[in-house]
Amino acid sequence: MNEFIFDDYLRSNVLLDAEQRDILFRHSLVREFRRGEFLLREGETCAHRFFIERGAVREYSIDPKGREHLLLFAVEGWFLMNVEGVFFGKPSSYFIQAIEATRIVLLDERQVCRLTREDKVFEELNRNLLYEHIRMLQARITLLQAASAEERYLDFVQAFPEIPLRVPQAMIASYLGITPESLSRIRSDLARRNACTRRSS
Amino acid sequence: MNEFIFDDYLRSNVLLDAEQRDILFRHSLVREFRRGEFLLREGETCAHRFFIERGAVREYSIDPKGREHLLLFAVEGWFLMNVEGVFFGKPSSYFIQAIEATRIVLLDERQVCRLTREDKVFEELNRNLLYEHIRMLQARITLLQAASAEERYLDFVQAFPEIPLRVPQAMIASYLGITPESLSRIRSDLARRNACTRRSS
DNA sequence: CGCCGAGTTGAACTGAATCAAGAAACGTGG
DNA sequence: CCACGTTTCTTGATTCAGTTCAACTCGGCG
Repeated sequence: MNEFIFDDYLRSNVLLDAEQRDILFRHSLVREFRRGEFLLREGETCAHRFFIERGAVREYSIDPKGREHLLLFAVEGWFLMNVEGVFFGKPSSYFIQAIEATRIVLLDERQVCRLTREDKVFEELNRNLLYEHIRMLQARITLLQAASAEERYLDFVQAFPEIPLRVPQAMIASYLGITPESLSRIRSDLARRNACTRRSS
Repeated sequence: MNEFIFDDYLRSNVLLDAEQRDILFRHSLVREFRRGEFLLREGETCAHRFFIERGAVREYSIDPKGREHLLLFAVEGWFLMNVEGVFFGKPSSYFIQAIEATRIVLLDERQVCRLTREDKVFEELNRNLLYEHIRMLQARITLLQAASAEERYLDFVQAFPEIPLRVPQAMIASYLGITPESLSRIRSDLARRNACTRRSS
């Protein structure tokens, strides 16, 4: 298992002892997804957590008019799950799809639950995942309520600088709630302005 | 306690027995808030749940530029809490303020926790509160991403028909992420169109 | 080589913001 | 209970950010 960055993650973030890591590994599963493949579809109930070893995924919904609305991105080294399924055992209203060829470590929620009950540290980590999700949602609402498209884009690249470099712009536009054309213009504006300030400084 | 609608609520929704209701009542506190008073301020950690007996409140944040962003409304008969404080024991990033003269039943979170641990039904109710909060947040993001101001307003009045009748329009505008002037125009447009369709039908 | 999807650019259009003025509603004190 | 000032809401004129639609460019890939 040592070739996995999941192992690194656990060693550096979660402070489990060797035995606990071992339990987790024995109950985890590695799966490969090709570009465009679905980790989860709307309506399915998913009691698995995903740890991304390699690649990138998105979670998005489709409204009655067939338009896609992007809820979040995740890349290697991140945990990801459908909160509805994992925390509440309810069917997902979202799709989770691989944006690139992606390797996922799947953790069975029952095992995670057991660890959570037994270990205070793990309980804390679990709680924090949900907390951070809620914080992210609330911050996003505030941003969408009042910030301009450019401000939202700047906020996004600051929070996740690596993501704009690898996922299609159209998806970022969807995340930001603007059209791909607008995002293209915002980016070229910023590039032009950056060029100016660099020259003058 | 029978004069309280909180009692009605518990009888009809939660299926607690008389003894459980009694425990809950003994550990609850009734407080009155005047218009504009704060139930909770940013930075405070609040481990209480609020049940609104009478009146209306809002939960909102203030950004670095001093602008208010409305997260939610609640009126009598509703539960309300700061999720950050109640579920995670973290300080609030929001203010909760009475919009009208308001009577609140305060439930100590420790008592709620005890009930939650002891009673499967209560655990379920608790879980659902958090679930519905997350659903609301996610639905709101989708709406803000792609729906026009008018669509957002229509969605809002459909979901909460009683609220627009009693809270200031400026607050609804803030909730929807538009200016008060725009909301005024949207409403008069809709009224005009409704008048037409009614006449012609 | 030619196709295809992704990104860019332009021009016209539109929804919503802004700024400013006026009307209506509201609470408070006389 | 009315008169007052204050806040809230409406309406209009203008401006601006972002959409739409269409044409074009570019890089990858069969």
